[in-house]
Amino acid sequence: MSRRSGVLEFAVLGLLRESPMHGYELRKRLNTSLGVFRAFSYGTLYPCLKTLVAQGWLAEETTSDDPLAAPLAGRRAKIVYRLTSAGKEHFEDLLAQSGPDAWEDEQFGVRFAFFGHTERDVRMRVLEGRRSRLEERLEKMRASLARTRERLDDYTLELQRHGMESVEREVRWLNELIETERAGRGRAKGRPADQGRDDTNPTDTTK
Amino acid sequence: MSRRSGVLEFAVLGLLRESPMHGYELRKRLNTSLGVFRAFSYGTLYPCLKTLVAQGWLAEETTSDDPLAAPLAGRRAKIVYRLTSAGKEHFEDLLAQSGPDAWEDEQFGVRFAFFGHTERDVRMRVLEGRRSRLEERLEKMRASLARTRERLDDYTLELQRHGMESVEREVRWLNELIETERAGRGRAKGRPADQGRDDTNPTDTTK
DNA sequence: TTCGTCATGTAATGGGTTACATGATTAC
DNA sequence: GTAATCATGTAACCCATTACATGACGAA
Repeated sequence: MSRRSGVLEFAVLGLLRESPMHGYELRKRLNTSLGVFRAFSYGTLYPCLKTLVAQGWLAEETTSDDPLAAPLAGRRAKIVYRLTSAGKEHFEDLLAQSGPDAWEDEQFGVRFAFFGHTERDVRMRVLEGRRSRLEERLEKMRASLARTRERLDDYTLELQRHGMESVEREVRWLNELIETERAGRGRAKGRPADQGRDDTNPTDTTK
Repeated sequence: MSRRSGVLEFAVLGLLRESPMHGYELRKRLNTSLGVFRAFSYGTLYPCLKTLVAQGWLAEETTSDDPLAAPLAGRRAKIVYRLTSAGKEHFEDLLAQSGPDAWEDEQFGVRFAFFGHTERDVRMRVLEGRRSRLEERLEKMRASLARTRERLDDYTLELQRHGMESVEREVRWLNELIETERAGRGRAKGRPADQGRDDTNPTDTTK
């Protein structure tokens, strides 16, 4: 009932926004389409889909609903999940959030992956929030390094250095992105700012 | 009984190797001393310490054991944990492992942090294993990118690109480290290559 | 016909956090 | 004396994985 998995829920909703899919395919897309994204196991994915259906955000469609498919009774159906209009609405709500959660490591990646469907000002807030989050982290690392430097051996030091450099690198990346956004060259799916909520889905579902 | 948390256990053992500590202090060191290391909550740490004691790898010492401290009965004691000789032995065993687990994201960081106590050939295997793990990952990313490139919007593409670049960067880092090790300039705690397993420990344990 | 991959699910378990409860010690 | 921080612990819960069980479908 309270299976509220955050990232997974968000990612599923977002992927199904593009076109209906069944669970198995969904899982593959979680690895690939979405940046460097973790692979959830089926033990996580399927129960999650069930609760999303229960919430009214997804609708199941078994292949037997398809008039072209052989009407075999008792045959285990392949279940295609489709985003309902309530689900679409819910996804837009999630998409509009730009608060602290959205700058955490896990959330941020998924959020970014769906920037193509996100309003420009929200994108900016998420990007800037993420950056300040990383800068805080950097501050803490620097402070703790200053305190403990002489007590640490070379390997620990090297690890620390490399870690900080990674974070610094991400900050620079964010700076560039923010710059691009500010210059108005945000790249949202071909068309610049307009994102019509088309209910006619373009991809072939029945195949 | 089966509270076998892997990383945490390893990190605790390693930190206590240097000097005895109590839980609270231990937790702080997990954030700082060990590279960019995650902070475990007390709800994880304290139970873990208990099981390590039960295993015979740690020994508890309450401050009331200290003859200088006031002998107040019933007073909640500050518990200092000390690595037993069995614990030290167990840690050496863990340290000697260089199998697949050691090249996973989580494990690798801690392993590296304790390279100062690790044999050179083990260091090499861990470093090389990690590198090949990352190269596999890179291969997969490249393949999936090649398959799906045209279907992805600019943001997703950018995320993917940045992710791959991060991994590539870590590979280059590993290359340098491996080079250094191969050149014999492994930097284990001051002295270059020699690391006799001295049982006379140099850090003051009794303090 | 057998093997690999597609496809869906569940029960047990694991590893961790949160929130809570308690109390000592230090700085102001 | 009171607030912050040091210090230790527990119970309830959460999120996800593992191992298992089932079965369809296509290719060799």
